[in-house]
Amino acid sequence: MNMMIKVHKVDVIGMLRDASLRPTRQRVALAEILFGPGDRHVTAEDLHAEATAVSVRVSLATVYNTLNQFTEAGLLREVAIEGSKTYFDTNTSNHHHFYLESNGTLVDIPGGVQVTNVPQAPDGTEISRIDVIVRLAGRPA
Amino acid sequence: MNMMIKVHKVDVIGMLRDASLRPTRQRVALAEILFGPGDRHVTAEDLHAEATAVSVRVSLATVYNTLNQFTEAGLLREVAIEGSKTYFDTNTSNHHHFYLESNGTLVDIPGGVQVTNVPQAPDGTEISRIDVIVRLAGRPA
DNA sequence: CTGTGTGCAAACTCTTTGCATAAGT
DNA sequence: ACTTATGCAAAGAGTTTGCACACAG
Repeated sequence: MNMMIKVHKVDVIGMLRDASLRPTRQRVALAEILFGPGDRHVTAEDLHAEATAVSVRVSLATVYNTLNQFTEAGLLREVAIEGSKTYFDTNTSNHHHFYLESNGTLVDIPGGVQVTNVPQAPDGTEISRIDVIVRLAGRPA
Repeated sequence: MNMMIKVHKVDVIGMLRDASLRPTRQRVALAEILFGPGDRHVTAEDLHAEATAVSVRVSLATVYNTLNQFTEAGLLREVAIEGSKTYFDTNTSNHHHFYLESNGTLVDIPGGVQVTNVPQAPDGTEISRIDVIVRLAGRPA
């Protein structure tokens, strides 16, 4: 009867096991930060800072390794943004993004953006994914 | 009567003057490489290599500076691709891209891709541009 | 125990910058 | 002449990697 008490708790350990990743202290902590709240968009430095803020000691190298491993395992997805930093998205389903140019923030676009009129993929290739970035100028209210 | 002889010659010098950029030897040469043929998608290293191949001596730093200046002047546009390198597109009009994952090549998508159902931009912001990247898996025929 | 993960520092890639020299107007 | 651009090498930012030590199973 208390299985629902920790409502937002995700079964991070099972998640890692399923991905054949040993549930180490660091990976569990990072996964909790990533997958605990709703959908998130983070850079390696973001995540490292957050971990540190919560007194989880992880090296930046491990954060990078972990993000890449999670991505390979399909738990995260990389978002194509120009510029130096790589963003990782905890929402791996089909969706698109707003990109706030003023502060470099990514936000999921609510609702179903439609992309139509895409020509046939060239011979020998097939569409693996379509990314849409709606860039926003100005500062959010 | 010979004003049309060099058919593909672009008035690179005028272009630079209009952008308040001194038509130096390097800038003219790079502009000719960029804007002579049809639409192109290059990285700094690509352009530097091409210049070198045509015996135009330019430093890589100048190539970077030039690409950035051209972009600021609106002659080029940066394309958002995840990964380390920055791509510049000589086509600054509204259009979208195929991205060949197998070799990192960008190609303009022919025809008018339509993006519909985009929600209102959040308060205080407005849409400055919409980028669509259609990622292709596999090797082109 | 055995093997995988972590941390650190060094290495790497791409890009930018400072400063003396060269070139455009 | 006066000013702006170039080249070089050094510095920066972000990311990856090699290797000794630590930890999970």
